[in-house]
Amino acid sequence: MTKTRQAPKRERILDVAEELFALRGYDGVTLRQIANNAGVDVALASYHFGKKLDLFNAVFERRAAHLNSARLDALEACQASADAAGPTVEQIIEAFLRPLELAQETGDPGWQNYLALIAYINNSPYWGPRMMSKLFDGLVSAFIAALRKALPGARDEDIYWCYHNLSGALTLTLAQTGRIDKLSGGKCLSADFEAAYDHMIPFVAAGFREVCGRSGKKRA
Amino acid sequence: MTKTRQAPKRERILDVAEELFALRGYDGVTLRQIANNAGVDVALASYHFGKKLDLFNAVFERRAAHLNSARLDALEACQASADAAGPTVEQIIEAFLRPLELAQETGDPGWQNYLALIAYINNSPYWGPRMMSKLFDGLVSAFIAALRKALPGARDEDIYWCYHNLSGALTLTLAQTGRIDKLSGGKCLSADFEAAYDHMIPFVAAGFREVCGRSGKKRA
DNA sequence: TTTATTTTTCAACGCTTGTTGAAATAGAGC
DNA sequence: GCTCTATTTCAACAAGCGTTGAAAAATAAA
Repeated sequence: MTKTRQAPKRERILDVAEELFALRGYDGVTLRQIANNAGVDVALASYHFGKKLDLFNAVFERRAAHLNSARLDALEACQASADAAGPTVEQIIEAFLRPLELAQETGDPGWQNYLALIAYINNSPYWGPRMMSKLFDGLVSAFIAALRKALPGARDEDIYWCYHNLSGALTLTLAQTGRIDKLSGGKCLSADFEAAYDHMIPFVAAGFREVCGRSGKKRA
Repeated sequence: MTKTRQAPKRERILDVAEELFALRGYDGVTLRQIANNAGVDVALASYHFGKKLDLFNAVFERRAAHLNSARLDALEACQASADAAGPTVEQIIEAFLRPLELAQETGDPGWQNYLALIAYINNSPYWGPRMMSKLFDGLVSAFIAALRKALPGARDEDIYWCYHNLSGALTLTLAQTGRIDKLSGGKCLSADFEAAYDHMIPFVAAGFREVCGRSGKKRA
């Protein structure tokens, strides 16, 4: 089974699908729009991926493993460099968010579209339940466990609500709607992930500590 | 021009459109689906509202004024009952969020669908820019001004990023994806707006104070 | 009841959709 | 060169789309 031959247009289809699905959603994009923007015949998408829904899933699967291992690596790294009490809340949130920035810094604009697409499904009552668990449940469980250790005595219920707030703030950031640009008169930019996380990390860490009890206080 | 005659099916179309658009998005719903679920002929939607996009806009306009004045009233009420220094961050956030809960408590499930629909457009790079400003810019400006006064010395940039985090947490709550239900094993429920705001208010207020400086400290 | 107006349905239009089978093209191994 | 397989295009399909004009039904006014 020779694997040498590769299909360059196959990747172009994935790139364009990623971009358009992120902007308009699954139903807002036609296979012909994808094919035209990729400079390819309509039938080629069906040849490579099957049904439209299979193409949608293929877009997610292309980068999922890479993204998840980058974030898990960051968590393990901050756990390895911590003392016996484990990493602080800030350090855990940092490990949760910063790899997303690195993905953008590769210069591949596809990563930005991919993250916007994840924001789309996470906020969707239709797609969320059938896609988020499959993609991220393992990752989220690992971070929740770390947070639980960093916040001794906290009630599980409180931790999950706080994680929900974190997930929402992150989701709106990834969606890149440009709303904060207009509201702030250009002082803040949706595309500036670094600034977003610089503000989100202390914001979220303070929220966790406030809601989950003072026991998880900031350490030096 | 007699206005006495009313069209009962017109409201049913709006109700069903609200529900289906919130679940599947603008492009994920057909006029025939809306008509069938409303027990009505397809052409009736065009008769009452014109194009599909006009129906979409009509759904938003039906409840927009009611919602905005409820939230503005809450802001003015907490400002009226405050001392010269103005309301605290908690009180402002409370005025921003609690009216959304009241809307749900009317028992009209349409409000829940409406709020989920707002979450959909706020998170959408396509719909957000062309709809959110028109609906909520005035309201948001009033709350930002109140927060600025409650956080003296804070940089505008920081306030906007904090508001962005609040907006994201709220948006994911309104979207009602049910993800927190599954993650928490049933300990937390997406439909429980009261619990969501009970956790969101102290979480967000602590975040604002952490990021926007200690000057806006909690007051008795 | 008759008339006038609004509401609702019926029937159909031109167009786009996702999908498919067959034909054409291209590249690797011989 | 030829052969085989993977890739890509071509052409067309049945189904569903938003939209519309005219007919029918319902309601209000007279």
